Amino acid sequence: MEAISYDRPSLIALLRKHGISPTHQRLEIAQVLFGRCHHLAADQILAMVNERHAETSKATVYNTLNLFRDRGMIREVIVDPKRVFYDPNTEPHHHLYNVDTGEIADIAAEALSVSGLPDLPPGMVTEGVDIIVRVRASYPSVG
Amino acid sequence: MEAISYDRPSLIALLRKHGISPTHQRLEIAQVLFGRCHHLAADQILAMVNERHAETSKATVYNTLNLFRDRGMIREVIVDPKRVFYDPNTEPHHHLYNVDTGEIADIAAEALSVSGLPDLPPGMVTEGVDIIVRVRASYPSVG
DNA sequence: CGCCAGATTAGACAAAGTCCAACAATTGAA
DNA sequence: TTCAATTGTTGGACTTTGTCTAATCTGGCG
Repeated sequence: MEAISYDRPSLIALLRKHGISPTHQRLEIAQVLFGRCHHLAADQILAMVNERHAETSKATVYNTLNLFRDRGMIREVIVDPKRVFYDPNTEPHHHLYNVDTGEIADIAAEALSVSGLPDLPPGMVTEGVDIIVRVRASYPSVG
Repeated sequence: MEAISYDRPSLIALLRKHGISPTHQRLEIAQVLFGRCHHLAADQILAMVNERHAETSKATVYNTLNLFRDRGMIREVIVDPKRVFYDPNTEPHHHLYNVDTGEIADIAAEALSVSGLPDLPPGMVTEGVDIIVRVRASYPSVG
Protein backbone atom coordinates (compact mmCIF):
# COMPACT_ATOMS: atom_id res chain seq x y z
CA MET A 1 0.00 0.00 0.00
CA GLU A 2 2.91 2.32 0.63
CA ALA A 3 4.09 2.27 -2.97
CA ILE A 4 3.19 5.86 -3.75
CA SER A 5 2.31 7.17 -0.32
CA TYR A 6 3.75 10.52 0.51
CA ASP A 7 6.02 10.50 3.50
CA ARG A 8 5.26 12.61 6.52
CA PRO A 9 7.78 15.41 5.87
CA SER A 10 6.49 15.88 2.32
CA LEU A 11 2.92 16.11 3.51
CA ILE A 12 3.89 18.61 6.19
CA ALA A 13 5.63 20.71 3.56
CA LEU A 14 2.60 20.45 1.31
CA LEU A 15 0.27 21.72 4.02
CA ARG A 16 2.67 24.51 5.00
CA LYS A 17 2.94 25.53 1.37
CA HIS A 18 -0.81 26.15 1.46
CA GLY A 19 -0.68 27.99 4.76
CA ILE A 20 -2.19 25.18 6.77
CA SER A 21 -0.77 24.10 10.13
CA PRO A 22 -0.03 20.42 9.96
CA THR A 23 -2.02 18.87 12.75
CA HIS A 24 -2.15 15.18 13.29
CA GLN A 25 -5.68 14.81 11.89
CA ARG A 26 -4.93 16.91 8.83
CA LEU A 27 -1.90 14.83 8.08
CA GLU A 28 -3.92 11.65 8.32
CA ILE A 29 -6.49 13.03 5.91
CA ALA A 30 -3.83 14.35 3.55
CA GLN A 31 -2.14 10.98 3.56
CA VAL A 32 -5.35 9.24 2.57
CA LEU A 33 -6.05 11.79 -0.16
CA PHE A 34 -2.59 12.02 -1.66
CA GLY A 35 -1.15 8.65 -0.84
CA ARG A 36 -3.94 6.36 -1.91
CA CYS A 37 -6.48 6.02 -4.64
CA HIS A 38 -8.09 9.21 -5.79
CA HIS A 39 -11.63 10.52 -5.85
CA LEU A 40 -12.78 9.71 -2.37
CA ALA A 41 -15.98 10.83 -0.72
CA ALA A 42 -16.05 12.22 2.80
CA ASP A 43 -17.47 9.07 4.35
CA GLN A 44 -14.77 6.96 2.72
CA ILE A 45 -12.08 9.27 4.01
CA LEU A 46 -13.58 9.16 7.48
CA ALA A 47 -13.57 5.38 7.43
CA MET A 48 -10.04 5.12 6.07
CA VAL A 49 -8.61 7.57 8.55
CA ASN A 50 -10.18 5.80 11.48
CA GLU A 51 -9.45 2.32 10.23
CA ARG A 52 -6.14 2.23 12.08
CA HIS A 53 -7.32 3.72 15.34
CA ALA A 54 -10.34 5.99 15.66
CA GLU A 55 -9.07 9.48 16.24
CA THR A 56 -10.73 11.81 13.79
CA SER A 57 -14.31 13.00 13.94
CA LYS A 58 -16.75 13.53 11.12
CA ALA A 59 -16.71 17.28 11.77
CA THR A 60 -12.95 17.40 11.40
CA VAL A 61 -13.04 15.48 8.14
CA TYR A 62 -15.55 17.94 6.68
CA ASN A 63 -13.72 20.95 8.12
CA THR A 64 -10.47 19.71 6.69
CA LEU A 65 -11.82 18.87 3.26
CA ASN A 66 -13.39 22.31 3.00
CA LEU A 67 -10.15 23.89 4.17
CA PHE A 68 -8.06 21.96 1.66
CA ARG A 69 -10.55 22.88 -1.07
CA ASP A 70 -10.56 26.57 -0.14
CA ARG A 71 -6.77 26.65 -0.16
CA GLY A 72 -6.65 25.00 -3.55
CA MET A 73 -5.05 21.80 -2.36
CA ILE A 74 -7.84 19.58 -3.63
CA ARG A 75 -10.86 19.96 -5.85
CA GLU A 76 -14.45 18.81 -5.68
CA VAL A 77 -15.86 16.51 -8.33
CA ILE A 78 -19.61 16.83 -8.83
CA VAL A 79 -20.83 13.77 -10.68
CA ASP A 80 -22.98 11.92 -8.19
CA PRO A 81 -26.01 13.67 -6.74
CA LYS A 82 -25.57 11.78 -3.49
CA ARG A 83 -22.11 12.93 -2.50
CA VAL A 84 -19.12 15.02 -3.38
CA PHE A 85 -15.85 13.38 -4.36
CA TYR A 86 -12.51 14.98 -3.66
CA ASP A 87 -9.72 14.98 -6.16
CA PRO A 88 -6.12 15.66 -5.13
CA ASN A 89 -5.33 16.60 -8.70
CA THR A 90 -6.07 20.29 -9.07
CA GLU A 91 -4.61 20.63 -12.54
CA PRO A 92 -7.24 21.10 -15.26
CA HIS A 93 -8.50 17.72 -16.35
CA HIS A 94 -11.72 15.83 -16.89
CA HIS A 95 -13.45 12.73 -15.67
CA LEU A 96 -14.73 9.41 -16.81
CA TYR A 97 -17.55 8.33 -14.54
CA ASN A 98 -18.85 4.80 -14.35
CA VAL A 99 -22.48 5.27 -13.45
CA ASP A 100 -22.84 1.62 -12.42
CA THR A 101 -19.94 1.34 -10.03
CA GLY A 102 -19.38 4.98 -9.11
CA GLU A 103 -15.75 4.76 -10.19
CA ILE A 104 -14.11 7.93 -11.41
CA ALA A 105 -11.06 8.06 -13.65
CA ASP A 106 -9.13 11.05 -14.88
CA ILE A 107 -8.93 12.20 -18.45
CA ALA A 108 -5.94 14.42 -19.09
CA ALA A 109 -6.88 17.95 -20.09
CA GLU A 110 -4.67 17.72 -23.14
CA ALA A 111 -6.50 14.64 -24.34
CA LEU A 112 -9.72 16.55 -24.89
CA SER A 113 -10.18 19.73 -26.76
CA VAL A 114 -13.31 21.79 -26.74
CA SER A 115 -14.13 24.44 -29.23
CA GLY A 116 -17.04 26.77 -29.51
CA LEU A 117 -17.36 27.99 -25.96
CA PRO A 118 -19.94 30.76 -25.95
CA ASP A 119 -19.18 34.38 -25.19
CA LEU A 120 -19.96 35.17 -21.61
CA PRO A 121 -22.17 38.02 -20.52
CA PRO A 122 -20.10 41.05 -19.53
CA GLY A 123 -18.82 40.89 -15.98
CA MET A 124 -18.71 37.13 -15.97
CA VAL A 125 -15.65 34.96 -15.93
CA THR A 126 -15.23 31.25 -16.45
CA GLU A 127 -14.22 29.39 -13.36
CA GLY A 128 -13.72 26.10 -15.10
CA VAL A 129 -14.98 23.73 -17.74
CA ASP A 130 -15.82 20.28 -16.48
CA ILE A 131 -16.33 17.44 -18.88
CA ILE A 132 -17.85 14.25 -17.53
CA VAL A 133 -17.97 11.21 -19.75
CA ARG A 134 -20.60 8.93 -18.27
CA VAL A 135 -20.07 5.30 -19.12
CA ARG A 136 -21.63 2.01 -18.17
CA ALA A 137 -21.39 -1.66 -19.03
CA SER A 138 -22.77 -2.51 -22.47
CA TYR A 139 -25.34 -4.88 -20.99
CA PRO A 140 -27.03 -2.97 -18.23
CA SER A 141 -29.58 -5.72 -17.54
CA VAL A 142 -27.29 -8.74 -17.51
CA GLY A 143 -28.97 -11.90 -16.36
CA MET B 1 -38.41 23.96 -28.49
CA GLU B 2 -40.99 26.68 -28.06
CA ALA B 3 -41.26 28.54 -24.79
CA ILE B 4 -45.04 28.77 -25.00
CA SER B 5 -46.80 27.07 -22.15
CA TYR B 6 -48.20 23.73 -23.11
CA ASP B 7 -51.94 23.35 -23.00
CA ARG B 8 -53.59 20.49 -21.17
CA PRO B 9 -54.32 18.28 -24.18
CA SER B 10 -50.71 18.55 -25.40
CA LEU B 11 -49.40 17.60 -22.00
CA ILE B 12 -51.75 14.64 -21.83
CA ALA B 13 -50.55 13.51 -25.23
CA LEU B 14 -46.95 13.96 -24.12
CA LEU B 15 -47.45 11.76 -21.07
CA ARG B 16 -49.34 9.14 -23.06
CA LYS B 17 -46.56 9.10 -25.65
CA HIS B 18 -44.24 8.05 -22.84
CA GLY B 19 -46.65 5.46 -21.51
CA ILE B 20 -47.62 7.44 -18.46
CA SER B 21 -51.24 7.80 -17.33
CA PRO B 22 -52.01 11.47 -17.05
CA THR B 23 -53.15 12.02 -13.51
CA HIS B 24 -53.94 15.41 -12.14
CA GLN B 25 -50.71 15.67 -10.15
CA ARG B 26 -48.54 14.52 -13.05
CA LEU B 27 -50.12 17.09 -15.31
CA GLU B 28 -49.45 19.84 -12.81
CA ILE B 29 -45.82 18.81 -12.56
CA ALA B 30 -45.47 18.45 -16.31
CA GLN B 31 -46.95 21.90 -16.78
CA VAL B 32 -44.43 23.42 -14.44
CA LEU B 33 -41.55 21.58 -16.11
CA PHE B 34 -42.51 22.14 -19.72
CA GLY B 35 -44.46 25.34 -19.52
CA ARG B 36 -42.18 27.46 -17.40
CA CYS B 37 -38.55 28.17 -16.93
CA HIS B 38 -36.24 25.22 -17.15
CA HIS B 39 -33.86 23.56 -14.75
CA LEU B 40 -35.95 23.33 -11.65
CA ALA B 41 -35.12 21.44 -8.48
CA ALA B 42 -37.62 19.20 -6.75
CA ASP B 43 -38.33 21.65 -3.97
CA GLN B 44 -39.00 24.43 -6.47
CA ILE B 45 -41.38 22.21 -8.40
CA LEU B 46 -43.15 21.26 -5.19
CA ALA B 47 -43.58 24.91 -4.28
CA MET B 48 -44.76 25.93 -7.76
CA VAL B 49 -47.25 23.11 -8.03
CA ASN B 50 -48.78 23.91 -4.67
CA GLU B 51 -48.71 27.64 -5.13
CA ARG B 52 -51.96 27.63 -7.11
CA HIS B 53 -54.29 25.52 -5.05
CA ALA B 54 -53.74 21.90 -5.92
CA GLU B 55 -52.13 19.87 -3.23
CA THR B 56 -49.36 17.58 -4.28
CA SER B 57 -47.13 15.86 -1.79
CA LYS B 58 -43.38 15.74 -1.70
CA ALA B 59 -43.47 11.99 -2.30
CA THR B 60 -45.51 12.44 -5.45
CA VAL B 61 -43.17 15.08 -6.80
CA TYR B 62 -40.19 12.78 -6.32
CA ASN B 63 -42.07 9.75 -7.66
CA THR B 64 -43.12 11.71 -10.70
CA LEU B 65 -39.73 13.21 -11.43
CA ASN B 66 -38.13 9.78 -11.23
CA LEU B 67 -40.84 8.36 -13.46
CA PHE B 68 -40.43 11.11 -16.05
CA ARG B 69 -36.66 10.62 -15.93
CA ASP B 70 -36.90 6.84 -16.30
CA ARG B 71 -39.20 7.25 -19.28
CA GLY B 72 -36.85 9.70 -20.94
CA MET B 73 -39.18 12.65 -20.67
CA ILE B 74 -36.76 14.76 -18.67
CA ARG B 75 -33.10 14.61 -17.70
CA GLU B 76 -31.18 15.22 -14.54
CA VAL B 77 -28.55 17.93 -14.38
CA ILE B 78 -25.84 17.29 -11.83
CA VAL B 79 -24.02 20.54 -11.17
CA ASP B 80 -24.87 21.42 -7.60
CA PRO B 81 -23.90 19.01 -4.84
CA LYS B 82 -26.94 20.05 -2.83
CA ARG B 83 -29.69 19.12 -5.25
CA VAL B 84 -30.58 17.72 -8.62
CA PHE B 85 -32.04 19.93 -11.31
CA TYR B 86 -34.45 18.62 -13.91
CA ASP B 87 -34.23 19.59 -17.54
CA PRO B 88 -37.17 19.12 -19.89
CA ASN B 89 -34.76 19.22 -22.81
CA THR B 90 -33.52 15.69 -23.39
CA GLU B 91 -31.69 16.45 -26.60
CA PRO B 92 -27.90 16.36 -26.24
CA HIS B 93 -26.70 19.72 -25.04
CA HIS B 94 -24.53 21.26 -22.35
CA HIS B 95 -24.80 23.72 -19.52
CA LEU B 96 -23.55 27.02 -18.33
CA TYR B 97 -23.74 27.13 -14.57
CA ASN B 98 -23.56 30.32 -12.55
CA VAL B 99 -21.98 29.18 -9.31
CA ASP B 100 -23.04 32.37 -7.53
CA THR B 101 -26.72 32.39 -8.35
CA GLY B 102 -27.30 28.75 -9.18
CA GLU B 103 -28.70 29.67 -12.58
CA ILE B 104 -28.33 27.15 -15.35
CA ALA B 105 -28.44 27.97 -19.04
CA ASP B 106 -28.31 25.66 -22.00
CA ILE B 107 -25.48 25.49 -24.49
CA ALA B 108 -26.53 23.90 -27.77
CA ALA B 109 -24.75 20.65 -28.50
CA GLU B 110 -23.76 21.93 -31.93
CA ALA B 111 -22.08 24.95 -30.39
CA LEU B 112 -19.43 22.86 -28.67
CA SER B 113 -17.30 20.24 -30.19
CA VAL B 114 -15.14 17.86 -28.25
CA SER B 115 -12.34 15.85 -29.72
CA GLY B 116 -10.03 13.32 -28.21
CA LEU B 117 -12.45 11.22 -26.23
CA PRO B 118 -10.52 8.24 -24.91
CA ASP B 119 -11.10 4.68 -25.99
CA LEU B 120 -13.34 2.93 -23.54
CA PRO B 121 -12.47 -0.37 -21.90
CA PRO B 122 -14.10 -3.26 -23.73
CA GLY B 123 -17.68 -3.85 -22.70
CA MET B 124 -18.25 -0.23 -21.81
CA VAL B 125 -20.43 2.23 -23.64
CA THR B 126 -20.75 5.96 -23.31
CA GLU B 127 -24.03 7.06 -21.86
CA GLY B 128 -23.40 10.73 -22.39
CA VAL B 129 -20.87 13.52 -22.33
CA ASP B 130 -21.76 16.39 -20.06
CA ILE B 131 -19.93 19.66 -20.32
CA ILE B 132 -20.46 22.17 -17.55
CA VAL B 133 -19.05 25.65 -17.94
CA ARG B 134 -18.89 27.13 -14.47
CA VAL B 135 -19.02 30.90 -14.45
CA ARG B 136 -19.23 33.62 -11.84
CA ALA B 137 -19.19 37.39 -11.58
CA SER B 138 -15.77 38.92 -12.17
CA TYR B 139 -15.76 40.44 -8.70
CA PRO B 140 -16.74 37.61 -6.44
CA SER B 141 -16.67 39.70 -3.25
CA VAL B 142 -18.80 42.57 -4.48
CA GLY B 143 -21.74 43.05 -2.12
C1' DC C 1 2.06 28.37 35.74
C1' DG C 2 -1.94 31.07 33.13
C1' DC C 3 -3.52 32.98 28.80
C1' DC C 4 -4.90 32.87 24.05
C1' DA C 5 -5.78 31.37 19.54
C1' DG C 6 -6.73 27.83 16.81
C1' DA C 7 -8.15 22.84 16.31
C1' DT C 8 -11.11 19.08 17.49
C1' DT C 9 -15.19 17.03 19.15
C1' DA C 10 -20.01 15.03 20.00
C1' DG C 11 -24.13 15.64 19.03
C1' DA C 12 -27.92 18.51 17.52
C1' DC C 13 -29.58 20.08 13.44
C1' DA C 14 -30.92 20.77 8.41
C1' DA C 15 -32.03 19.55 3.73
C1' DA C 16 -32.59 16.22 -0.05
C1' DG C 17 -34.48 12.25 -1.06
C1' DT C 18 -36.44 7.34 -0.16
C1' DC C 19 -39.53 4.08 1.83
C1' DC C 20 -43.70 2.22 3.63
C1' DA C 21 -48.22 1.17 4.73
C1' DA C 22 -52.71 3.28 4.42
C1' DC C 23 -55.85 5.42 1.64
C1' DA C 24 -58.01 7.19 -2.81
C1' DA C 25 -59.04 6.87 -7.62
C1' DT C 26 -59.62 4.42 -11.85
C1' DT C 27 -60.72 0.54 -14.46
C1' DG C 28 -62.89 -3.75 -15.99
C1' DA C 29 -66.06 -7.52 -15.28
C1' DA C 30 -70.45 -9.10 -14.29
C1' DT D 1 -74.44 -0.64 -10.15
C1' DT D 2 -71.11 -3.21 -7.17
C1' DC D 3 -66.92 -5.62 -6.42
C1' DA D 4 -62.14 -6.31 -6.75
C1' DA D 5 -57.75 -5.49 -8.79
C1' DT D 6 -54.66 -2.20 -10.02
C1' DT D 7 -52.58 2.01 -9.94
C1' DG D 8 -51.59 6.50 -7.88
C1' DT D 9 -51.12 9.51 -3.84
C1' DT D 10 -50.14 10.53 0.82
C1' DG D 11 -48.03 11.70 5.52
C1' DG D 12 -44.64 10.64 8.09
C1' DA D 13 -40.77 8.03 9.49
C1' DC D 14 -36.38 7.26 8.02
C1' DT D 15 -31.57 7.72 5.81
C1' DT D 16 -27.79 10.19 4.19
C1' DT D 17 -24.82 14.01 3.47
C1' DG D 18 -23.25 17.83 5.37
C1' DT D 19 -23.29 22.06 8.69
C1' DC D 20 -23.32 24.31 13.13
C1' DT D 21 -22.46 25.13 17.91
C1' DA D 22 -20.72 25.14 22.26
C1' DA D 23 -17.47 22.78 24.97
C1' DT D 24 -13.06 21.04 25.27
C1' DC D 25 -8.38 20.22 24.02
C1' DT D 26 -3.71 21.67 22.42
C1' DG D 27 0.45 24.06 21.86
C1' DG D 28 3.06 28.37 21.96
C1' DC D 29 4.47 32.20 24.68
C1' DG D 30 5.40 35.10 28.55
